[in-house]
Amino acid sequence: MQDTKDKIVGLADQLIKTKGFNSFSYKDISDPLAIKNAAIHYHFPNKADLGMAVLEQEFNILNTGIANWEALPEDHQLRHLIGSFANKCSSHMACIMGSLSPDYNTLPSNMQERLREFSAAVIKWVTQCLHNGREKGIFSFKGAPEDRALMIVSNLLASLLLSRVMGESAFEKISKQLLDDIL
Amino acid sequence: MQDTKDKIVGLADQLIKTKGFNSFSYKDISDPLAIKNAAIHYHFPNKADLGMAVLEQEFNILNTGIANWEALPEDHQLRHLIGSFANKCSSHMACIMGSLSPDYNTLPSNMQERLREFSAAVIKWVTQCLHNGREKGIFSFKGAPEDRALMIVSNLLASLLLSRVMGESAFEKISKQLLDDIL
DNA sequence: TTGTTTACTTACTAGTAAGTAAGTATATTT
DNA sequence: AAATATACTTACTTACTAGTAAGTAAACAA
Repeated sequence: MQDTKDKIVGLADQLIKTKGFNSFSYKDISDPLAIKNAAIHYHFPNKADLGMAVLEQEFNILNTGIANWEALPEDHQLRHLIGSFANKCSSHMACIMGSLSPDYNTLPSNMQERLREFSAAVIKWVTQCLHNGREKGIFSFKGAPEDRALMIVSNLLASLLLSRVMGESAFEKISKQLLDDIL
Repeated sequence: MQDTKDKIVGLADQLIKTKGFNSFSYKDISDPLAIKNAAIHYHFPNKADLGMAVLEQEFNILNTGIANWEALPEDHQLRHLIGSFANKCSSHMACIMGSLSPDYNTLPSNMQERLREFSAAVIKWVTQCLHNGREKGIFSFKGAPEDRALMIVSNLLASLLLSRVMGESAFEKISKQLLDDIL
């Protein structure tokens, strides 16, 4: 069944975002799914394989989002992105970048590379969005779109982490300001 | 000797910032210091005690910084803060907030509380700095100083994490923009 | 000089981590 | 109907984790 495999990846994704890659164990997955840890190893020989599967899934979700919002005005696209972060915030999760980057030095090199590619893809998309939006007169900001994109992504990433410590209002205040600054 | 105790805290601080709280072990400390793991337990009965000692040290460093820069113009104060983050960046470290917040859910409650207090202290200080700086005409920005402070802290925190993945230029671009936006 | 405190080491425990080898039931193919 | 592949379980190993109990050498105090 593909079902179990998908459930393992889904749970691993959640666990990475709530506890971090090094802080979750196979037991955290096998217990709720009522399977044995060897079943996880059957689908994913080692933890790095599981981590890679999670990153692939995140990449798919990102690409689906981008494709779905492509035709929308740029401010709507950005609001969708912020909305997806808001959902993570309310379920007390970080994003995959915010969850894996603190552990970056301890990650296997294939996960490091894939995380770098993922981050680059997010930044590239926001850059394009800001660039097009400014040309259409939807956005107004000074400086290069890429620099501004870097700042927006970094802010969204960190606001989820800060919200955990300081409460959800931190996310709301930061995300509101991000939009106010360019609209 | 206070020496060994201080060295343990110093190394633990570094390890938290490079690997994360749950990803470093007593061996990572005992080996380089050429002591036994029981020596660490002698000074810090459990890992939470060690974590608390690291947070206390971070608090002291913060308070020393604040006290030293108090008399300076507000833009200089902010530059000092950014400078201290730049140092962390070049030694491939995150700040204590960026390092501990992803593990927040797994931390003992006294560490959670202390981290919350630490974050609040940083934000409070930046808020005060922005407030005073704007009144003196050094800074210019719209919105509440507290919201802007939240954004600056969140950006600094995240830029260290992003720099790990994307390279140090991420930090430089973000920190430059932070200042440009309010000067 | 004796007793006590400090700062450890030695030697260990119990628990948990990822990972593996071999067996099994079910479904699919030939 | 037999052979094979799939998706596991059972049972285990090795390595490492935080943590502890008991012992020791040196410094200090009475």
